[in-house]
Amino acid sequence: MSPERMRREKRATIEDVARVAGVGRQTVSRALNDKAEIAPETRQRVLAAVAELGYRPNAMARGMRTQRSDVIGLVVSDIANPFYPAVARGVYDAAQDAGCSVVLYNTDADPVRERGALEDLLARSARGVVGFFYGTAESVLGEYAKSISLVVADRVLTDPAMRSVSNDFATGTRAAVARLLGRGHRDLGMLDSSVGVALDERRSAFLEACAEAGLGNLSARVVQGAPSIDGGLAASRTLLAGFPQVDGIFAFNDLMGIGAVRAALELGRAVPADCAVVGFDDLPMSALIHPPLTTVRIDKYGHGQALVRTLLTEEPQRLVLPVTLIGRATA
Amino acid sequence: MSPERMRREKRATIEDVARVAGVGRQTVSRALNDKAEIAPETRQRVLAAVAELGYRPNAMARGMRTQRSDVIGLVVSDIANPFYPAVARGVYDAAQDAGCSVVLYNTDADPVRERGALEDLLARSARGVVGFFYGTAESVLGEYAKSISLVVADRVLTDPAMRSVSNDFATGTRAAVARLLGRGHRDLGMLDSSVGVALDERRSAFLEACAEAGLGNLSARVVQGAPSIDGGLAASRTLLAGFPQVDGIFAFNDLMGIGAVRAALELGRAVPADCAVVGFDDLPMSALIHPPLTTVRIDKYGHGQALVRTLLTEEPQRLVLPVTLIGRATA
DNA sequence: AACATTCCCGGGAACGTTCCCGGCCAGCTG
DNA sequence: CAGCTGGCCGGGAACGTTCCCGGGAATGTT
Repeated sequence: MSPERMRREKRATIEDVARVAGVGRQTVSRALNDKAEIAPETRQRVLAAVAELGYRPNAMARGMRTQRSDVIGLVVSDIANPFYPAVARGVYDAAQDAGCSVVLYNTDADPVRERGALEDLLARSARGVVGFFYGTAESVLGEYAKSISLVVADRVLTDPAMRSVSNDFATGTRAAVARLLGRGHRDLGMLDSSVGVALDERRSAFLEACAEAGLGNLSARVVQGAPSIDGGLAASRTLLAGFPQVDGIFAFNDLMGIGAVRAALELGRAVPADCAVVGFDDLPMSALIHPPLTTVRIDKYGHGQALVRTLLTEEPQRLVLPVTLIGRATA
Repeated sequence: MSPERMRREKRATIEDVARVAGVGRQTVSRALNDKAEIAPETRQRVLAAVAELGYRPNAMARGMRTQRSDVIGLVVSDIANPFYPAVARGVYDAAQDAGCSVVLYNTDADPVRERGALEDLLARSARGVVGFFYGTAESVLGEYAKSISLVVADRVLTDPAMRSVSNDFATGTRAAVARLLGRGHRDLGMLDSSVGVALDERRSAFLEACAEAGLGNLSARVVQGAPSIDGGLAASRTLLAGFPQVDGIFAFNDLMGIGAVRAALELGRAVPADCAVVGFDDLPMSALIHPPLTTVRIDKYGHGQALVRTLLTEEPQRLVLPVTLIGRATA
């Protein structure tokens, strides 16, 4: 730990440690990796030499020999999207607990870049990958899963061999619809995401819940848009122009929900009186906007943790995390 | 690119490519790394073999031989803090442009974890590190900088050998004070961050600007708190309790600023009439809260890009990015 | 025609670690 | 006392790449 060692031209190698400790290479390795076949006293001597030299095993050399590294890939569409940071923190903390590092990939939901991330991870013999793959077909993911440990987030998979951690979108959606209905809103509409494959859980549940409530088939009132504030704004304008009677909007996510609130206000509608809104995710900003957004909370941090725990303990194949309706002012 | 290759037990090596292309190992390496001393036609043949086998060079083997990897470390205190995601995206994009991967570290401003990140990066022979080191002494950073390429964010450094990219906190602070003054607020106070070393640019500039404006020495009206909404809330309560005449607050960052707005509102003060607030950063949420927060915008994405560009082009030692006052409703 | 130069190319060596195997030694056993 | 066992240890080999160097063929030079 002395700063002097930093001045060294080259880092100490395992051989240096062996020399200082007066033992062989392999014995140092044994001491470091908690292997058996080493006398406790020898282990101490080696550890002392390690500390003295400030030795740290070279990650690439180790990985080269063992054909695997302690790297976990985290694939998101855009870390600047406020949904992902908390997930990333959960991933990081769980990875750290397992002694792993996290390398980040932003794909913008582009299949080419999603594939690029996977290839890159393969090239570094990563311990595994967790992530949101919105642009890649399941079959392709399945092929990669044969070569690298993979846990997919928020996707319904058909291949039973593939592992995933999702949120309970169906239940959350039904809770949102129930909230809207319970507050007396009968003319519902939905803002759906226009990007991403296999993301129709919310739409399906919405349609079903509405049908069950005797609202008929509302598919015409599901309008798609980019899953952003602006996308929600635009989609809401379309929705409210086409169906002025709509007095309750369920949004794919909070960003679109915020856009919906803004659109309603722009149109001179009172929120929630004339037009209620329920979002999904519960972003940090959702509680702060005016009026505060009613939404379905996803445990983003827990989601991140669950992703890597599933990755590391080969057992549970599918995990669906519970969500919670957070009632605030917009519905 | 055929999916069949994924089924291979082991990934193709450079030797496999050489065999298929009917050339030597080194020739493949030359073709892949755009080296000279290779006939164009041969290069094509090799590239064809590479494509056919779906070959990707093993990153660890390459790193092992070259003693450096294409990894760039990004060190932040907490990626879930809404300030960092945009920075991270800038870092990622610039790194990607340079063919580098990004590995993420969350330190919570803990010196031990900051050091741990640096050590880990050293162990993987990283191409470099960029990041926010709030807990580590400059001398320690300097020692590490001898062993690994390092660019520090948002810190004033004394060692001329160290590189950094900062934002113009002094000018931004003066703009904030001027805004407050220009709107007729004369009794100013400041919310400062209680964590982080060498983070007093904002406080100093605030004090100077106030003194120059004839407000006297306001050091007593600078109260510290955690750089979060709750921290800003608590600090504001303290400030307004101790100095009820305060009618303008400059906050260390937007999070504290949002807390200040909330505190003022709680106390029954009108914002900005009775108590104006200016923040710093311009977070995504700052424009959405009610009332929208006046703040000093940091180009977070550009900051991230500049960090890695500085890292990669060894030249500019110090960079200070311009900031912009964004006038909204709170001041 | 002989030699120098340039352009290509290939194989040995090395990077630092862990796996594999064999050897030493102390303590039992027969 | 010879032989065996088991605990502990060390050195060769290998992981897949790039660096280094030497060699062959084609072209240019005198």
